[in-house]
Amino acid sequence: MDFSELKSVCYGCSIRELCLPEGLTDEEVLLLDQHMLHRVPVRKGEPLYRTGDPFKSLYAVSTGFFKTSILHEDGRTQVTGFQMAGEVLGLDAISTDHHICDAIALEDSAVCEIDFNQFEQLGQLMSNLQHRFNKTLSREIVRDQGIMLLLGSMRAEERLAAFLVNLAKRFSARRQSASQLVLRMTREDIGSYLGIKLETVSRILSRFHDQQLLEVRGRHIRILQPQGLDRLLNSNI
Amino acid sequence: MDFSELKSVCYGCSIRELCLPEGLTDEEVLLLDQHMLHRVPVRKGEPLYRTGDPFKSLYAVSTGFFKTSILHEDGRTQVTGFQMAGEVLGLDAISTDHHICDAIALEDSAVCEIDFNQFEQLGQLMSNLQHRFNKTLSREIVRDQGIMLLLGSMRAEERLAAFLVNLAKRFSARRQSASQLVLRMTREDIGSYLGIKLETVSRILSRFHDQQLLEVRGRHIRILQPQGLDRLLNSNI
DNA sequence: CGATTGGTTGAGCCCATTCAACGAATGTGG
DNA sequence: CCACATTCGTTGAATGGGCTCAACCAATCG
Repeated sequence: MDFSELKSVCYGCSIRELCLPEGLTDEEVLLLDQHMLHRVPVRKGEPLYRTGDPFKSLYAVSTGFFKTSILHEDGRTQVTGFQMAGEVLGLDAISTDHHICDAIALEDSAVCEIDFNQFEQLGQLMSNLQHRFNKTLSREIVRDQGIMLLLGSMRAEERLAAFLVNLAKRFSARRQSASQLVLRMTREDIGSYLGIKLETVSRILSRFHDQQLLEVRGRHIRILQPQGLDRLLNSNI
Repeated sequence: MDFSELKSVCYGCSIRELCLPEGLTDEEVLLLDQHMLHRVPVRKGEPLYRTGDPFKSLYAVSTGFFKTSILHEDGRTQVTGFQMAGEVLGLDAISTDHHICDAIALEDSAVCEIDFNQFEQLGQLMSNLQHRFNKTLSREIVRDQGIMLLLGSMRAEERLAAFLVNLAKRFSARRQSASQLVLRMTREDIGSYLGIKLETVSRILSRFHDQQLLEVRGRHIRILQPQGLDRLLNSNI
């Protein structure tokens, strides 16, 4: 087979196994490539989409970092997630054909756009793709339920520990340091995500610093005692 | 076409439009019926499945009422949802092939069991079924995000108002009274779901009663001022 | 340069929790 | 049938974790 004529966005992508093509054979990935992927840059601070925008495409984060946030009628707003390379944006819009959250780039980023109609058609041809996509959607449900557990039953200190441990794990899966984190979001974003106020985030980071669990310098965080954070999470009654 | 020989579980089901067959043509529903549905009774208090059970099937609630709850390693537990007729149980297990929550019947109930492998195969034959199922999964994501908003940014009073309004709406969609609710779950279940303590649930119900928003007699609740509850939700800063 | 945004820290307050007592309803076994 | 245990719900009093309000500093930007 001569690949020289073919597009190959996913095929040689370093995070292929963390993204939509996960679990597909080489042939299947090439088919996916042929049908629909192209890359779109998004500048820091710019929206990839906004609440109410018509839904056409899913977006896999290629490089960079995003946040998604929903706004309630009454003006209330809440960050629902932070997405890094390989993670998929827009899954919530499938149900309504309109985006129900804002997706904002927290640094200069790029996404792979996937026309959802074409994607569904390809799923009809490629049962494995459809199977994997069902799992992707289900995984998002599991993720959300984890956050529900966090918001419903953890104290502020535990929430922040869980947040940091989760970030570290995801960086680590992308072969970045699990101990040297550079936060791309503000304290307010973190607080909104965790259901606490930004002052509380700041105070608790300082407390972790005092306890020598962390070294905090603005958005640069070094985790000094990973086990200390784990203990905070699992030592609950 | 002679239907007399055919199974028809979904075809004549009164809540068909609230369940998996939503949006399918009559022919498609019959095909769905032929391939895989059978009903299973579940007694009050009994589990439909438990955390860790291998995932084989999805379950659509036919009659009755369920709760799902996850248990964290450290013993923490949280109710993640209440399911009534037409709603689908087990979507979260698709990602891991094991159930990650307990599903307990809160009254004598019956579910329609759907072998997921067969269902996926049928989705390959019937693009509309697959399309609708993608929407079902996405809708579950949206639902979870709504709960995240509730848990992350509402006060206890607002959470309870939102809970009651949501229940009323779902009963109403099933042609039951939107003002006379019979709660099938305990105060503790409600509290766990809403991220507050059972005493707080009880106190706030009493307060609503005093304010003549509700009439509360144990698990029998009559909503006297629906707009009063709505106002509580939307009058936020 | 002033203006703006992001972050830290303090003081006081309030909402929800904790701990506790009690009543009602339900179920069980003698 | 009753005595007893258990589960469920209500209410009170005291406590505390996180919020509000506020001041201040550092970095960035036009």
